[in-house]
This record gives sequence, structure tokens and C-alpha cells, in this order.
Amino acid sequence: MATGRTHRPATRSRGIPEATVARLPLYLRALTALSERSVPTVSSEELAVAAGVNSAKLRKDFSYLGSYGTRGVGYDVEYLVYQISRELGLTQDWPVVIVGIGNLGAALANYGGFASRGFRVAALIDADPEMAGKPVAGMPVQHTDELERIISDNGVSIGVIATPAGGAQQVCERLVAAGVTSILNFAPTVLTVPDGVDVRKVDLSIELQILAFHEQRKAGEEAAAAEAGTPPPIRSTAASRKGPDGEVPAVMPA
Amino acid sequence: MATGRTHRPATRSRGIPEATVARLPLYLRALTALSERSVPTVSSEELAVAAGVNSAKLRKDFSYLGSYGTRGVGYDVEYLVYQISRELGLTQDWPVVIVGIGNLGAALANYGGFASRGFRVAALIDADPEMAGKPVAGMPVQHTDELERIISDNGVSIGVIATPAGGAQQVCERLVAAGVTSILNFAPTVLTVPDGVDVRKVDLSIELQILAFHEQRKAGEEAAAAEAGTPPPIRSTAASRKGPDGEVPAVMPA
DNA sequence: ATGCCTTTGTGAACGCGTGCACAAAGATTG
DNA sequence: CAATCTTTGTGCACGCGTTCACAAAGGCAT
Repeated sequence: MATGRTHRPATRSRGIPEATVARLPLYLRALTALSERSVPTVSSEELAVAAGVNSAKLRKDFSYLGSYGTRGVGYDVEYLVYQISRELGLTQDWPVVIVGIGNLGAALANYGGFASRGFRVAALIDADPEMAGKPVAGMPVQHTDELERIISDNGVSIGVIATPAGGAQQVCERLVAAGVTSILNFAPTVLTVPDGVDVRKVDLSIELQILAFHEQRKAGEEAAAAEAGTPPPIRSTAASRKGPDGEVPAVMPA
Repeated sequence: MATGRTHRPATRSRGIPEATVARLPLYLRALTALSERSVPTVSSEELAVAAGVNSAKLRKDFSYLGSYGTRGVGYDVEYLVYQISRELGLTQDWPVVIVGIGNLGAALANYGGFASRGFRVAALIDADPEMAGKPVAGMPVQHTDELERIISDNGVSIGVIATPAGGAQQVCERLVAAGVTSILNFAPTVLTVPDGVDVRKVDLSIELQILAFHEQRKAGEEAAAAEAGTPPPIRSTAASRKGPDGEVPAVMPA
């Protein structure tokens, strides 16, 4: 769905793989911790452990940014912090708006991890007139009517959607129309956006469901390993619903 | 076939790619919406659009679960809802505990998406004695001292960590020692866990940093395009200030 | 300066995930 | 029953990301 000629030139000026970009914040956090402890240099191995990744991967990641290490020594912590920050665009100020000031929106507004990374909450916006003017995180909530003006006045290009699923798409469209080009979506909905707009999605319930899958798998293997006749080691509250078709084979490969 | 497949005959769960598992909740949500509208069947194409994925990918995903579709017709919505729910383990009750009842923990406690998916918040736990007994989401907060007993009594196998980074590893260890085998971590820290324990991480600030990277890249390309004579497709924000090199701006992560 | 030791940077192989394209399978119609 | 139409299920090729393994590069001691 393309509304404009937002055809981005495939000029991979910086051919940094997406997977690498996703890890840069991880490295940055680990490096910041080292910096606070006044550690001058780190090896790829040490840093990899701190960031929870493979050291070869880390070195390859850094090779995309340029080669900032010294063989036989490692990486200069301060220098690397700066380089990664610059690469991620954190050396500039990013005003963001949060739309939907419910429990989650309020939590996000209070979240300290934003300000320390160059993100500034420019405004809190909610559709409920009752909320208007109410202070959250030391900042008055503003009504949705003000959305366009706020974005324009503050030059906001990043929006956070924390509304219920129902209103997310509409909010999204207004944000985009007002000039926002990056959206962090917490609403459990697929957002449709024009080309040139980035959307990242965080769905708490999805994460839990993935955990449940693995949890079930673990329980199943445990049971299979213990073979039949052994009571389940972990008590499971059986509240199994039944499908409309009645019984279905439990675990049978096709 | 020359090389025999090493496909495990025991459980097909093992054969389901991780990427597919991560999409199952997405399909489930779309299917649930269809179910509520009493739509009897859906084609892979329709469902793919609703879930925001490619239809071929969706069909391949479903092929890992078994072939539940009917050629020429599509998929039975109700049946598929049940099959996916069962595969994800959502047909059973999953008691979870939330540790760290700050803004985020409270938001999670109030989050409606849990209960509707078979997750039940068994307890809210916080280290602050001041919090003990205080009701959050209609449920009294309990002190960390009770952690082991709560987990044992309720048969909790999934824990959610929403504490500050400093206390996360310790909480994690206590959870694991008490029997938790799946952890959803919101603390900005790498958790070290023994084999057999799954950890999924959600870091709000990381998501924003990734967005900032792309935003910066867009701004850079926009500038390049404008220089080439092409008008910028989307209004450029007044706040976007490019800092290629030179002095280090004051916005450095602390 | 020379040789040894450490650690980086990267070529190459491998595995996973994705998407295309099409044959097979079932529904539907005459 | 046969022809036609729709949609699934999947073989295959391709590209991305990961990991291994090692040569190159720098530091350091003698």
C-alpha cells in the first residue's frame, strides 16, 4: 500500500544488516556499563559475554561500522560508545509522543530508559477528555485534538501507540499524516502504513504465548522421558477446552 | 530423497521452526477476530492479509502443524483456532507471577491480553515492604519473601520480571530455583540462566533505538535526495539536525 | 630488532527462513 | 460423470545471518 512516491533509493550507503542494527543497542548498553566502571578497553570476547552474544558475531557486527578495534588489545570503550551512539542516531535529540495514556502509556511515560538514550517525551496524548490536563509523569496529558499541532510544533518524527487495539489504526493514520515516520506499536493490531514509514511492534501477550509453547514442549518431553505410568512432575491445572469437533489426537505426527 | 530426514518421530513440536512459532500468536489473533464475526472459513490469502504476512509463508507455517485446510475452500476458522491454541499450549491454564510492581509491572498486571489467552496472574511480587498489601489490579501485592512459597503453591512455571536492572538477575535466580522455567524479562539486563530455562526479553528503549537508526537513515537519504533535486516525500522535521562528525553532542547515554 | 603472544577482521561454509511457482486436491457446475 | 475453477501444500532456489577458523596485525618482552 503505497500512497506516495516514497521510493527509497536502494543506495545502501551503509549496508548494515538489520540483525546487526538490532544488536547495537545491546552492545551500547554493555559498553555504557563498562564506561561507568572506567574500564578503558574490552576484548570482543568480554563484551560478547556482557551483551549475551557470540564474539565472532560481535566482531562482524563492528566490522560493518568500520574497524575500530586494535589487534592484540581490543576496543576502546569510550570511542566505541560514541561510534555506536552516532550510528544509531542517539547523538541527536528525538522528540517522541505517546498516544494512549492508560496503564501502559503511563508506564512508558515514566520509563527512565528513554531520556537517557536521547529520547524526549514531547507530549502525552489521550482521546479521553477526562484525562486532559491530568498530570502524568510530571506532564499534562493533552487531548487527541491537539495531535497534529503538537507533532508539527515539536518536529516529532517518532510516535508511540499505546491505545486499545480498536483505535490504533486511526491514531496511526493521523500520526503519519501529521509527519511521523516511525511508530512503536503496543496495540495488538496489525498497522497498515504507507511506504517510508517504519513500524515496530511489541506485543506482550505474544511473547507470553511463545513462552507457553516452549513450556508445553518442555513438559511434554519431560513426560515422554519419564514414560507412561509416571505422574507429571509439574502439576498442571487442567482446564483444557474442547474443540467444536470433539476429540483431537494429542500428539500424533502426520 | 537421498538423505533421510532426521525428523524426530516422537513429537512434531520439535520440528516447528522458531520463526513459525513466533507467528502462531499472530494468526491466532486474526482468527479469533474472524471467529467473533462468525466467519466460518478463510483462505490463506485473506488470513495472511489480516495477520500481515505473506500467504505462502502462512501456508507453510500451517503445514508444520499438519494440513488442516481444504483445497478450493480454505481453512475452517474454529478448527484452526483450536489447533493453534493447542499447539501453543493455550488450552491449559498458565499461572504467572509478576515481579517488580512499578509502573510497568502495574501496567502488566492490568493488561487484559493475558487472561484472554489462558494466562492467569497468580501473584504480584515486589521487594518494597511499602507495597506489600497494596492492591494493584484488584490483587494485593506480596513481598519478595513470599516468592518461593507462591511459586510452589500455585505451580507457577512462567515468571515476568519488571524490576529495575539491578535486581533482575537475583530475582531471576530465585525464580529459577523455585521452579520457574520460562521468564519474560523487561529489565534492561542480560539474564544468565541454566539450560532448560527459556528467557524472552522485551526492551522498550532498544526498540526505540532501532527506530531512531532508521529515522536517521531516512533523514540522511532525504537530504541526499533533496540535494539531487528530488523534493522530499515527507516533510522533514525542523528538529532533525545531522551530526556527521566533529564535536560530540551533549546527548550521551549516561 | 626479533620472536612470541594476543586479539582482531574476515573469507568461506553452512543452515534457516522466505517467496515463487506449480501440481495436486477438492468443490462446484453442467 | 466430466470439466472447470479455486485454493492448498510444497519442491526449489535464493538470500540473509551465523559460525568457524585462520591469517594478519599490533603489543610486548627479551
